[in-house]
Amino acid sequence: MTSPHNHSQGKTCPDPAFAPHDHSHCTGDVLARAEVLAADRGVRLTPVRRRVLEILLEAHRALGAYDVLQRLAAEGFGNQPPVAYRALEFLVENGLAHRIRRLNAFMACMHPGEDHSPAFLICRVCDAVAEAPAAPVRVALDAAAAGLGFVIERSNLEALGLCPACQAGSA
Amino acid sequence: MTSPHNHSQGKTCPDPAFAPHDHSHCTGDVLARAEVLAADRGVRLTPVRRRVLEILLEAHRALGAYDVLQRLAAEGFGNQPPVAYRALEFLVENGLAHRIRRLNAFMACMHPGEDHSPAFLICRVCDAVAEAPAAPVRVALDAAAAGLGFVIERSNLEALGLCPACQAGSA
DNA sequence: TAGTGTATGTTATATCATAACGTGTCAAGG
DNA sequence: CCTTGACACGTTATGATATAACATACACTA
Repeated sequence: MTSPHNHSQGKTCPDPAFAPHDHSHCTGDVLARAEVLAADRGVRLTPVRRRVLEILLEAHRALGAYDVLQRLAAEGFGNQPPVAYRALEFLVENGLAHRIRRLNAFMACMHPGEDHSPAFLICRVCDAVAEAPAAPVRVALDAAAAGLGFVIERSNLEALGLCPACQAGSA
Repeated sequence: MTSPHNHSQGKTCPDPAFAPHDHSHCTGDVLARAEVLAADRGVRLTPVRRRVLEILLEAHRALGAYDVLQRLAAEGFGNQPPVAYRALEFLVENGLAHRIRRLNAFMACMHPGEDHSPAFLICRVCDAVAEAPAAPVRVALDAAAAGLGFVIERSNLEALGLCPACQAGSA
């Protein structure tokens, strides 16, 4: 996970995790885990759904539903919004992707299966999105909710700011 | 129709904060503090902006931009979307209202001026929204971000679940 | 009063999302 | 085998949310 972010050449690409890593490895890894997860849960990772997940993984950043749709259409899948939205909804429901509401966009989950309710760090300059470990955040949030008698089922934790790279650039 | 939401008789209303309180009092109080805040910041709480804030306070729940627009139009203000969006943006920028992205809606801030970056607890049954104190949440989130070298400027913390009243109803 | 900055109003359009219905696929049970 | 039912996918149509761009009005001040 901490090996260089290597896309077959030594070239680096904008990295949503703000930390170099082997992208091709994590992509394949995630796909494999997605297959297993789907089987475990008794749901079907159909061609469209799988392809959407691949698209998100390849993009390695948050994509709008229509961005995804365009790519699907170019490959012979349906070219109407519900095609993309349904696949994306499936992925989100099954923990394989996340919806970033601030961006009206979706991105692949980098840690499927691990019970995590991540926080998202969104760079306002480059739009990169990182999944930050948020277990302590969840604990604090649950406590705050409990104080009001509220029971949390799902949450969206999104923060806007500057990623390390863009902090340097904006000095 | 836009009659003051008068709870001066001790009557309770569906309360987004999940805790009974004197609504007329907090509404007036918030408006007064908004005036002061605007003056302090050197920004203008114009009629439209003030009226939008009142509308949000009276509704006492999250309203969509078009809901707000409808009420504005009915009172002789402009009836085109930018009128509502601009006023709402102003209120959000100046800490007088919050945007609830999960609901594509806005609600008045109940604690303007106090430096708070609240978490929102959204009931999936009745759509009530509570502002939960989130200082510890912020601390945890800042720590998580710091670990990735990310600097948080703003954040949206939204949780979906069941409010106390709806927990009872769904048993 | 003319000039400047800001706010508002208006037109038009962009962007995001879903309802509703028809068709295809496939596996389980008759 | 062949029906049936569940599910996924494709398509049409529309709904809901949001902003760009420009015109007008207002408030201040020099």
